[in-house]
Amino acid sequence: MMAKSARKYWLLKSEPDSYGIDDLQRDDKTPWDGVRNYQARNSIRDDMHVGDLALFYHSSSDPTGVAGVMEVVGASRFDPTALDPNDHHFDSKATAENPIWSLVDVKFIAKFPKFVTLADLKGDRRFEGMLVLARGSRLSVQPVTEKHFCLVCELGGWKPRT
DNA sequence: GCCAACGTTGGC
DNA sequence: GCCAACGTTGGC
Repeated sequence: MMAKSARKYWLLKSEPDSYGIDDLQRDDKTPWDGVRNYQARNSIRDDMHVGDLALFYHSSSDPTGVAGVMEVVGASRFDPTALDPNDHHFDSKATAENPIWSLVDVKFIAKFPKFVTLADLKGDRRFEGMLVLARGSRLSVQPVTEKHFCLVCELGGWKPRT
């Protein structure tokens, strides 16, 4: 009998000008495509599993911060946008045999009643050590501890079902 | 393997 | 729009 793997927690960045929490709420489910960084790709491909929860982080917006929560609902698979020459995320090095990049499908869970800004996180010592606060951190797919995940939800005025 | 040049990210 | 930080590329 395989031990059931523990749920993991993540933070996924997107620019709301291109795709934000409202878009996900409208679509209910979306492929999280376009990730073109190897470290982020490895997290998606190797460490994300159905049932994991992720904070939806709005980057390059005013203000930046966490807008809500989504759930991983599909196993990781190759990102087809890498093979599409008309797609903004086309990668000429990707082939059908080796598409290089991966994605997971995510589902809308909640939009926070209160948007949690980056400043909120910076101003709260309980978030010390969180990757998104590290200087120069650009990683668009980050692991988050359960403690930090729950605290962000709390600040957002939303309670995950247990 | 080093490292300069270049491109991108993302907060401000 | 600026620019610091970071990742990738390519010459050597």
